[in-house]
Amino acid sequence: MSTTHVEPRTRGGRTRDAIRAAADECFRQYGFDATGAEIARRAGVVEGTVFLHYRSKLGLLTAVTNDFYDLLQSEAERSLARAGSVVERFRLLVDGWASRMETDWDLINVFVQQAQNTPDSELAKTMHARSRDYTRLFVAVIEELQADGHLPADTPAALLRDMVFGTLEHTVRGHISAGRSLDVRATGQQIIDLLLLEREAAPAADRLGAIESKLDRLLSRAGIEPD
Amino acid sequence: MSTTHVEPRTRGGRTRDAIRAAADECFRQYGFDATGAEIARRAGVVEGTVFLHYRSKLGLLTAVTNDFYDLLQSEAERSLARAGSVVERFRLLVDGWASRMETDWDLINVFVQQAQNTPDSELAKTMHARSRDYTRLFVAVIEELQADGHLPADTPAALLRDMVFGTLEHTVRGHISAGRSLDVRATGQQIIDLLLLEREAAPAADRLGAIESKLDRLLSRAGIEPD
Amino acid sequence: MSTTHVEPRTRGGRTRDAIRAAADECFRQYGFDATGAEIARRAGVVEGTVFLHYRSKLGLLTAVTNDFYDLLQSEAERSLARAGSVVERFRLLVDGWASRMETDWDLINVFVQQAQNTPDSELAKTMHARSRDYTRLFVAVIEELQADGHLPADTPAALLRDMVFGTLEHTVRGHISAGRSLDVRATGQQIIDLLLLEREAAPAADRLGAIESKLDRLLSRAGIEPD
Amino acid sequence: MSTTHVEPRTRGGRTRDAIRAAADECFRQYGFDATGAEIARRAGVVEGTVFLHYRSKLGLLTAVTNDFYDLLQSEAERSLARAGSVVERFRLLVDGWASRMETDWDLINVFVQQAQNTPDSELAKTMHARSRDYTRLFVAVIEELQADGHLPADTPAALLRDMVFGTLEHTVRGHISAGRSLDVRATGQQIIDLLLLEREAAPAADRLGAIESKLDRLLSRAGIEPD
DNA sequence: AATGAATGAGGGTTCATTCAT
DNA sequence: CATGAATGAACCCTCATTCAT
Repeated sequence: MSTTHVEPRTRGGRTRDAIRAAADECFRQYGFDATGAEIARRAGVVEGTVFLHYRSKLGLLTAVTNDFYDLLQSEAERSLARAGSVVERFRLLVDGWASRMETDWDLINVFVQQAQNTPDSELAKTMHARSRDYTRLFVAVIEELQADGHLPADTPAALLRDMVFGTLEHTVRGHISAGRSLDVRATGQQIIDLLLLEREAAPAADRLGAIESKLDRLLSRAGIEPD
Repeated sequence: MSTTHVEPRTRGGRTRDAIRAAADECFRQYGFDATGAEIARRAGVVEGTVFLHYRSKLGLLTAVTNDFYDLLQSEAERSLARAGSVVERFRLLVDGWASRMETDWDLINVFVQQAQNTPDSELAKTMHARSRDYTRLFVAVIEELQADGHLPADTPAALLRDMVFGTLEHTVRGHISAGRSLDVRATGQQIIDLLLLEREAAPAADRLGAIESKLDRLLSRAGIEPD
Repeated sequence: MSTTHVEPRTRGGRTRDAIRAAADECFRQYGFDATGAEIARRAGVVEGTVFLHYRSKLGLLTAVTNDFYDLLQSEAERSLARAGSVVERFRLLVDGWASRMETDWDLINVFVQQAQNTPDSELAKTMHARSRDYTRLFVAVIEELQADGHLPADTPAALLRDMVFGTLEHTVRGHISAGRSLDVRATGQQIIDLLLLEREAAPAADRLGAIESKLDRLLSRAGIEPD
Repeated sequence: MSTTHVEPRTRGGRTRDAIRAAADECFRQYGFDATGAEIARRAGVVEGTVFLHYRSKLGLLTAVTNDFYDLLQSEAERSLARAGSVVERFRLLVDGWASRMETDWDLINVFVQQAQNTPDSELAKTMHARSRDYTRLFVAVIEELQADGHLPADTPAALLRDMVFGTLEHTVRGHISAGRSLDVRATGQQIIDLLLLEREAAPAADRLGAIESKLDRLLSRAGIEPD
């Protein structure tokens, strides 16, 4: 559970926490529908109490979604703060998201779906804003990478960002619907490998290495110091 | 509207067509929660008649989904049949899907979501099977492209396929949720451009540079003017 | 299957037979409800055809019920025609009914229940009339038995009849609802044994015999010729 | 109305009572097909409220059935507690059931029928269990009567019990379907009279007749006018 | 005589939300 | 702040029956 927005002092605060925690659990397990009384039950309150604290079921999901993004954002910022090359920061960022997908895929699906179904809702607005804040971190790093020649500069950064998120999502969905399991984090790194311009060098490396060593021997034979 | 399975002769066939067409419309507009009454109204029949021809609402969606895939598949196969280079065939394939996304995004979302929510349903099975058949066309072309050196051979073809589909989906979703419009087909081609190896030429510069300098020294030792 | 009213000549007659036969089967298996299209299917016709020949589902059940009583009545009359003492005829009659219960319990329940639920229906009238005709055979024999001293003359014959039918029914229902099997015919004979006065006479007989012999002695002592 | 399980304190308890009372009424009038709307109307609540308190219509009938058996059982036990001979207790027991048949025949039919139609339902189990508890009281008394020589000891007590219940049921059903009224309680006592061995004294009319005539002769010989 | 199709009137049930206490 | 109860609008679906051909 990724609840972050803890408000411990007041009685109401504690109840709200419990409700959000319960809702988080239920949404993951049963989706947005077919949840009803179960949330209240797990929170140890009565159904009416839920609506005392959250205007509607959708409002409750919005709160849960905010909790999720709180955690996600703080994790990402912490990753970026850690010293490291641009490439390393990119890798950490993607790995953070891949980890969240592994843990929170079910929840993510719930609010993404629900936001799609109610495009004018508070939820949709919230999700859009939080998502933008989050992906901005990616875009910034991507732009750095483009400047450094690690990523193609002539492609919109937004597209590169979409490649990361989109490919991960699609791959996960495919594996789940086929009933297969998947190492999401590894896939994330694979995608990066594929995108980074360096990678294309790699395959030729052995060949070039072999050639170079032969030349070295040729040079030394000729009495010339290699390098 | 993408209804394909037209059965015009019999009265029942015509009614079924009308119902499927109406359902297609409604599902796009209201999602799966589209009321049975509305579907019937648009089809010009009574609500009971809908269930006379389709066992359940989910069954009706399954039929509509099949219609969609019928059209999609036939379009794709026609594209492939048209003579052209592998790369051209790849571009046509992706363009076909991008076009469908432009037209049928709402419908696609409905059956994808519903299949996720009922993983053991006939719909989920149908969708899975049809989807596999369709994406197989992509995988086959991708493998050709890998063999020809247009796409990296050391990356699983499935991952490359996921990059195409996933990136497109994510891009579209992002634009829609932001209320912006998007040229999906152009995006599709952009993705291809990004993936094709031709553009990657530059990279192994360092290594080749080293080799070149060694050769230069070798040449100069041989009394030959380098360059 | 106990269909009796066979009308073989015409095409319609044959269809009607098939429908009645199918209905008989279905009513036994599924009860009056939850039958719908199955009857038509088994009769090899279309649902509409059923209503071409029988005004309503209830009318169809009425026809099936009449078939049942046709057979029942003719069997009973044949039993009575067979020479034999009153007691033997009574036993045969009861045994006939017990046999029918063994074979047709499910069907009997259907039309009895349905007649109860629609007391003014054609079915209820039919069932009442046919049942009266049938049980009259029993009443007649019972009255004979009463006249002959085999059954108590001061009890209404109708009550004795009800004891036979009611006890059998209740016993069968009890065994079925408890999931136990039962030899209905044996139970029928047991009931008769219980009712027939002969069995009760025995105990008192000795006592009376003793008294009479004492009086005889008294009379003879008094010089009076006994009898 | 035979509702017994009154729970008056809480608001919910009162509502549940009202619903059960309304259901009881409706089931009697219209059978199990009584519409949920009507039940709610009579209970003074909205249709949804019914399902808030009882999971399903069948569950509601089960509750009503339990009410019925509660009353029935307590009445019977109270009867047995009243001092009296075995025969008197037997008569009271049968009279109690006969009274219930007079009052609750319609209701009894509803749950018996419904239990037959859904043999695996909670209702069927409930009814079976409660019925067994109730009839056990009869069997116990019957066995006492057998031990005391009031009932034939060589007949299974269960069969004697079935004779009481079955005959009553069949007699009532017959009278109702014929549109005639019936004094059920009197019939109950008549059945007892028929079964009790004492009554069997009468029949030996011939024998007693013979004795009487002999006594007459004896008397006349003694110079006394017979009668 | 028979078919295939359509009808239409409910029927039971769910569930987010509100209200009185 | 919390409860327990009640709401009411809808929704999916069934099935005996009728109609046009």
